[in-house]
Amino acid sequence: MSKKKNPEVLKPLLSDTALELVALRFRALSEPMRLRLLNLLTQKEYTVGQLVEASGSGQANVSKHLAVLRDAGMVGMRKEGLSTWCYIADPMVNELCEMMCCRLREEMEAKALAFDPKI
Amino acid sequence: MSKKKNPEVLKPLLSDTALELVALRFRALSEPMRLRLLNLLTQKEYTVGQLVEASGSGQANVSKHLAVLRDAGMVGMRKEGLSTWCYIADPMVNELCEMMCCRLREEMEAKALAFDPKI
DNA sequence: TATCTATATAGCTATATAACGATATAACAA
DNA sequence: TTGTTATATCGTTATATAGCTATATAGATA
Repeated sequence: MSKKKNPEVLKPLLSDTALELVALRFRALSEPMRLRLLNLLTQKEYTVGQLVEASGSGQANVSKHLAVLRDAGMVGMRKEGLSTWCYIADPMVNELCEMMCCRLREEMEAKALAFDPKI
Repeated sequence: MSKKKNPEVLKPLLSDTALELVALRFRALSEPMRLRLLNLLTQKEYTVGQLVEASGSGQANVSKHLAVLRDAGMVGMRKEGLSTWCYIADPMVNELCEMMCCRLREEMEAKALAFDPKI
């Protein structure tokens, strides 16, 4: 129970495998085009074709990015006739992006204040 | 006020600039070696040299990865004599990684259950 | 001064991948 | 069957970057 006996009780570290899996997930969120697709999908379900139009990117590109997001478990797809409807499969994705956006907004506002002569 | 009048009130989308900044932040978290350094820094402060030893990577590599994390506002550095002490500058980083790890653990356990004949 | 030590940076190679065009597949219609 | 539409995949090119070695810089010490 003595803290003096063992002053360095360190938190256990993640394994190499865990680090790689986590990195892979964050990697899926590290491209503006994929974030744009996720951002669109927070509004409503879209077909792949609608995402192509809304994102302004090429069809092949959107398809490939959607495959990355699907493989990362972030986007789900459901076929309906010729079309494939896409949707956010993991609400954590929205949370992560919200957190990041809030933090960036805070930082930007703090930096803006540094240029404000009145404060 | 009528919902019938405008059935499609969609959430506003993020700007291109915002998407790029968010992507850049997630990109900083998308490499196993950088996650390893962050993971170590959740234990305690480390000097760059200690991180080189603890991470098992080369000195130049660790230095470069630390620069990426510093530029992303995730790691802070403080010089003390010849050494540079590194620390987590933004606790949100820990939250993000915790969330991702929890989610991955859930998914892995769910998949493991699928192979369990007893349930 | 000269020299050691801790860290950063430059230059290089190999690999990953974003974006594009062309083609393939799959579901529906005629 | 043939044709059309929606999506996926292939092949290519260009760019980014992880990791390495060698070198540079900056602070401490003699």
